[in-house]
Amino acid sequence: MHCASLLDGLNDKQQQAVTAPMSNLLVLAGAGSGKTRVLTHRIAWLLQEQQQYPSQILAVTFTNKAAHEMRTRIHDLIGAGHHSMWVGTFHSLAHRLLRLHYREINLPENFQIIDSDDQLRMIKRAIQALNLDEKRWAPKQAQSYINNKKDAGLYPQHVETTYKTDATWLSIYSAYQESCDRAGLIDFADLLLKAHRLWLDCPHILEHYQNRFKHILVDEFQDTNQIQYAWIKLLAGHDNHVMIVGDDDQSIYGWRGAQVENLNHFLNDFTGAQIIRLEQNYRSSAHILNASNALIAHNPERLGKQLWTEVAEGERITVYQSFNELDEARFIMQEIKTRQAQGHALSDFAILYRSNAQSRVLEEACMQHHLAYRIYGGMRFFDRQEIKDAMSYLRLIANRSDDAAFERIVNTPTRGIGGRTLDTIRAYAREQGFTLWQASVTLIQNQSLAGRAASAISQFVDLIHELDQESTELSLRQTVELCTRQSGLLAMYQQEKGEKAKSRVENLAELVTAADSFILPETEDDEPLQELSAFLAYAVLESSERQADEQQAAVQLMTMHSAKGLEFPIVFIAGAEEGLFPNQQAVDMDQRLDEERRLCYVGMTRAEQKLYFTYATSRRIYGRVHDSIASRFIKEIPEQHVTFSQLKARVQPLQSASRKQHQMADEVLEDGLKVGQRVRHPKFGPGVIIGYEGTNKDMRIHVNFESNGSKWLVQTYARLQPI
DNA sequence: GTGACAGGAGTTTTT
DNA sequence: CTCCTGTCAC
Repeated sequence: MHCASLLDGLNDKQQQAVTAPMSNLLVLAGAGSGKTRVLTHRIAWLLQEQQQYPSQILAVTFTNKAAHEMRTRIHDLIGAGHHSMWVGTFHSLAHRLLRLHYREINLPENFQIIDSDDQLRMIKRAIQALNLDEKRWAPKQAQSYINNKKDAGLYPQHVETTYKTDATWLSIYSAYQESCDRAGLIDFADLLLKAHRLWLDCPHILEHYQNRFKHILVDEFQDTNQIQYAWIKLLAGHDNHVMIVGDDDQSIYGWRGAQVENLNHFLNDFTGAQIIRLEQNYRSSAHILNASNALIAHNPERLGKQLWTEVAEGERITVYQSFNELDEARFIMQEIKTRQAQGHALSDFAILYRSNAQSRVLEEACMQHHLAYRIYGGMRFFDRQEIKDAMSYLRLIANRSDDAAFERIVNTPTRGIGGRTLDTIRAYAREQGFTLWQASVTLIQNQSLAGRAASAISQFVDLIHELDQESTELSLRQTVELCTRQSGLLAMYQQEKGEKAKSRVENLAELVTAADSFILPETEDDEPLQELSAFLAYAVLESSERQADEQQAAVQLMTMHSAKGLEFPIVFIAGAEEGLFPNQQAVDMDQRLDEERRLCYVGMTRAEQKLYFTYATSRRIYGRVHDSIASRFIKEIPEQHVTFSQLKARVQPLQSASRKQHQMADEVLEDGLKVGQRVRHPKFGPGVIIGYEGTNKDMRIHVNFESNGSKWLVQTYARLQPI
């Protein structure tokens, strides 16, 4: 074939996917099977071999990281000259559409996007405005009600209610939506919904894009929700070509609206849709891969896929039963140190867990053992309080109607605007259908406020005016500096004492740097964004410098959800216990158990060379001690791939003979002593055995004493009595 | 307007 | 158990 260079290094199935006829295609891509490669090569193939134009291509991802990576790799393949191609996340593409067509959908030109935090605040206000009890009508619950409806494509007027309670939720939804509309604010779900509405309501616009985007490519299709599916389907029309890439076995976001069924829907709804399976795995050793295959085979209703590898068998999976979460952490540290001594870099290790609460003990263990670590999934930069404060000043400059921003900073730093004054403003705004800004200005003009309140509000209004006027002459960086200084925000945090305040001041300085290095993205759009608006959108939509990428010289700690898409030489899956993983609430809702298993599959398939499962028979959660047994997922892995162990020193001797490996858990040390056993020491009093090392005469026992802390004792001299 | 204190929530997360 | 929010008294 003359396009050899493009197909070089691709396996048969990958080549088949890349060069498939221009039609609808589902690429069922297993973990580590090179799906991004296939996607980018397909695009290159369309451009180079099929003479398609970049402008005819739309590529959609879920995360900015994935979108960015795709752009980079396309660039590497075909060089520059593809900026007319649309590559982005569902949300950023929707945003782009709304920027271009705000008139048709009755949006103000300066509309802004709000994040879930702002959304929740707005919902709270709406509930208060309706005089509803916040305990009965919890804002969080309202938020998921609203987002569920939006994900299903429904605005308040489209929702049909059958029950009284539904009617109240709906009224909250309506009130919230009105306040958003009035303020020119759009939440995440609404970006998609409005982009969808735009096409439904304006057929000529839809037609334009249908004519343009002959080739639509969607990554991680198992994560699409209803509205995203509908959006793609509309755009595809009758004769555009849609290539979707996904893996039903890695669908782990059902709880936030993702519908795995969309993979099946695709096969039914898109004419002539074929499936190509990418089943060769380039990541994991055979033990890990076969174990993963066996685990996921327990799920019913799969599209079906059997990964295989040419990589050697490798080490078995180690399952470690620990006495408690401290012992678990200790074991992991010990293993890391041993393997580190054998030449592994710290960044080779990842510790994965089900819930963030587990990270603490592991973090403390890392500190104790002087191992550098990095925890993923903390607060993002643009989510920080001080940053959101500063950004709110920018938001009000860009859009006076932004009630969320107004609420946030009208009295931050404090300028004598108390709850009473604000209530007056809110009530007046509600009465008149005004935004808070309009209400404030009108109330001042009418002189309807008490003297002190009036002057405080005027001061605020003037401040925003000043900032707006002065900033017209300034760069983005200077505008940010001006806002933080002139508003008194910087001074406020400088005055505060403590580490927290110090880092807040640093973060504000960091924000200035972020503004300085912000580059207005180049597009072919005829209505380019203003720099400030673009920066605001960037902050809320694209600031996810959070996903693990730059491999620091540190152990990586993260949830299994955040580990999706990543790979590590050595992986620990901690807390593999019934109730924790699979999570109890997931077990209770039957359909969710499959998703837990997929999550386990995702976790396992992150590992290249070595995989560990650890579980604790006793774990302290929220101050309560829970006893638990090994996760069913461990039992679903065939024994030939597993080595069971309690403590490293005992692994070898116990593997021998015909002994059933599962019985390791209650292995007796000597004299009726075993891990977990309560014992009494003549000097240290009562305690519990949490571990041991060595054998026979050399055996040392680790005991956690109730009043004397934990100690290592030589078995021969310890004179421990079981109690 | 601040600080102290009680009360409640506490899978998973991106945009 | 811990963190965050909301309320109350000064």
